[in-house]
Amino acid sequence: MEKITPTAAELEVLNILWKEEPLTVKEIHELISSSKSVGYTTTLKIMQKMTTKGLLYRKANGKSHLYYATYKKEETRGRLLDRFIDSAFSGSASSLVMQLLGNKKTSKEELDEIKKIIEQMENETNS
Amino acid sequence: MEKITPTAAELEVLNILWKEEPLTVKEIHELISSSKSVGYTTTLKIMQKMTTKGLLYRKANGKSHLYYATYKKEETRGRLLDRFIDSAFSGSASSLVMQLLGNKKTSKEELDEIKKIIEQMENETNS
DNA sequence: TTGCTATTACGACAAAAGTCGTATAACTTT
DNA sequence: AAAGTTATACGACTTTTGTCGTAATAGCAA
Repeated sequence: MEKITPTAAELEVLNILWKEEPLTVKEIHELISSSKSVGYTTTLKIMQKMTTKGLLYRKANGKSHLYYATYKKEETRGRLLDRFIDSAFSGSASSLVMQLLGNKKTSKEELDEIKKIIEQMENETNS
Repeated sequence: MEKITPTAAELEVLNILWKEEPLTVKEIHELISSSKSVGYTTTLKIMQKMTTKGLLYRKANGKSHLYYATYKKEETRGRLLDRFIDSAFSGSASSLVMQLLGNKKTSKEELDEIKKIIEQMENETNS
């Protein structure tokens, strides 16, 4: 049985791969290290562990490997979100949304975007 | 400078305290161990560490202590949520909401509740 | 084919988180 | 005040995460 609950460092890799796939360790490391100081072998090791756990898989490509995410973005994020709501919001999704909407850190653009999504959902449901 | 990013086990304690405060270690342990098998000294140790970190404070009460949460629920949850959106959703709050609304695990009641919140916010803003 | 360089493999280490056993200390109860 | 009970204090140990150094290897170049 799989757990599919990646850690913060693992999510950094996954978020990159979910945008563009496949990539080599080198490419991913370059993206990560552009915003953060970390050694190449650290990124490599994390990706190797992820492969062992089944979070990634890879194909040989010359002297290096091309990496792919095993699980889809939505599936992984869904699981993560469930877990987060349980532990940080005592299981209440609406509390999370309330917190989000009242959060000064969330930009006006994001809030408008969120409202739009809700409206769309309602229209779809009511049609 | 404080970090205020409690771990999963620490959040279990905080979520209890945010509902009813103050409580003793014994009371909290009884609540936690009703849904999970864990030793008393484990709960005690976690709460002691939390006190050292500044997440909790306590007052002597006979032979035991009464514990209080240092930070408000909203403040802590806000910080946690920011961090979570960054790591799990590449910083996109709207992606999180979309995931939440599309998530089969979220109950219809929760979804209705969420829509209600959004409507209220809109009414307040437009009045 | 011999060597150079880019990648990977492996092992080690530190810090954080969670777990618990045992010892000490502090109230109660008699 | 002594004994017993109950809470706290402390330290040890395990697992997980993140970090990196060094060794080995595999492909390319000369």
